Amino acid sequence: MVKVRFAPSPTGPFSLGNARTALFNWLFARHEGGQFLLRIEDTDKERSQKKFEKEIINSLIWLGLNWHGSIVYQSQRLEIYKRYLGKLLKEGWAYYCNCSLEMLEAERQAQLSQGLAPKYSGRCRNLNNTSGVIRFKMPAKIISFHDLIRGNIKFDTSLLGDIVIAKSLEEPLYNFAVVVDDWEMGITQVIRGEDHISNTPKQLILQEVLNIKPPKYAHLPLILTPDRKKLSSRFLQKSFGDYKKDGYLAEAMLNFLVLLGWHPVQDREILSLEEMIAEFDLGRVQKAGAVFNQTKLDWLNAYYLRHLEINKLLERLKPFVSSRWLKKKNLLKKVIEIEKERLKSLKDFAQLSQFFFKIKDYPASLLIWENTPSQKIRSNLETVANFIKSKARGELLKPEFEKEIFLLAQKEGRGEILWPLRVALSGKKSSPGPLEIIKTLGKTESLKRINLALKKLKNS
RNA sequence: GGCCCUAUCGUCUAGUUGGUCUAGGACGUAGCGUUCUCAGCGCUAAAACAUGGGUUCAAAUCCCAUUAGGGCUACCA
Repeated sequence: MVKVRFAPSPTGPFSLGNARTALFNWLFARHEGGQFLLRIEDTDKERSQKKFEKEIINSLIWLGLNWHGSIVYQSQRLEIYKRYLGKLLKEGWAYYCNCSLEMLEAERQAQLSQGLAPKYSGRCRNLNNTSGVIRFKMPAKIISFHDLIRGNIKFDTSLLGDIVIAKSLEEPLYNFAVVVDDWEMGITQVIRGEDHISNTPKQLILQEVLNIKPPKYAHLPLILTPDRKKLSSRFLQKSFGDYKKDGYLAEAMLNFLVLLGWHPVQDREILSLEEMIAEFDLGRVQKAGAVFNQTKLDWLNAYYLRHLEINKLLERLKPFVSSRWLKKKNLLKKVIEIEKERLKSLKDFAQLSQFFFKIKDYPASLLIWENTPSQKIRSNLETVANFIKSKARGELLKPEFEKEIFLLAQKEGRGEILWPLRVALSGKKSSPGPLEIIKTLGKTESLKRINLALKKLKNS
């Protein structure tokens, strides 16, 4: 039975990298018919915060990455760690150390300046202290493991020194707690970021003396910033939750994330969650770091926006538009239909569609197409206005009306008719086509806007 | 500094048992077309196997070195 876990620590904003690690774990579990567990690594009491924990949970829910069972909190498992710590102490694999931090720092600097790898000297190893931090008696040996993504990796543990595994019996540290938890929870595969490769030998050797069967390891490539540095929460000052606020769709985020370091067998870019589950394979995960590409994310988001069914899009748009628009539901739906292919994010919608609800002031000069004399623009606009006036409301929606307008445009010059018409209707230099706008606005409002344009031209 | 990981277009990548690769796709970029603009859509183009040695009839694919980039080097995770 495959059991994997996502084990973030609530000590900072939930990042894109965290989300990707969660996704890969979840995908692997689903593909294998196994379980995906969530463990909150909150052993660091000073840095752990409730709001970060909420961020983690909300993000996973938003993405639809549901976990099995209840959340495991390390802070609630202190008794378990204590038991293992006691065992290590009793068997002589661990000892208390009360070297001061200053002393340790001086030692480190001295080693560094001699060009040596800094490691604890082992001063307290045989002192039989009864208090202080708890260190692990690191045996010197070559340790190797098979990474599911990278193949065999070898380390020399004599370079490590006696690492601190707990600040006290009640305060376990990461490398130790992970080993205990993965074992106690029955984790079969540990899928995590590449930044943990160098922690793996420490965990492996702890498992060895504890007589624990190690899980399989898979280290994911890091997500990098455009200048190829580890993507930190500092990047763009963005936490994962901000993508939701900025109008990104969960399905777009998922699709973007899965392509960062993985690719399906056929070169497809658009993948539903079901397809990801069906095709996910750790063997196809990339080894090199992947640079975060904002434009590709935007393209994916636009793609999903464009292909969303109109009522669903309306639902998603709700938090991003004013309640006044929401009341004019029929108009709003027509507007969404027209503007959706122009959307890069849900956030764009309000800006893009504003003119449908209320036209903004614009300069008369905007109505002029290239070098056409303003006289000509005026008469063209008048012709169109009269033409519209002569039609019954329902006729404006028919294809014949559209045809006739274009016939007119053919005769008078397309730009000279269509450009001023469109500007008169939208007040913008770029917008959907004039016919689409007329159909949405209706006869009365369209004529009102054309008259306004006429007035502007007269006064200029 | 030490240890570890990595290396195909600007970016994500296909290429995984070496030949079918004059290296394919996508984003982006440029051009053209599509009812004025924008968007969308379609077509076209430019754009890469880091370098040097091997192994082999044959290497982007295997080996070694170099170079470059990244990660770790806490009483953080």
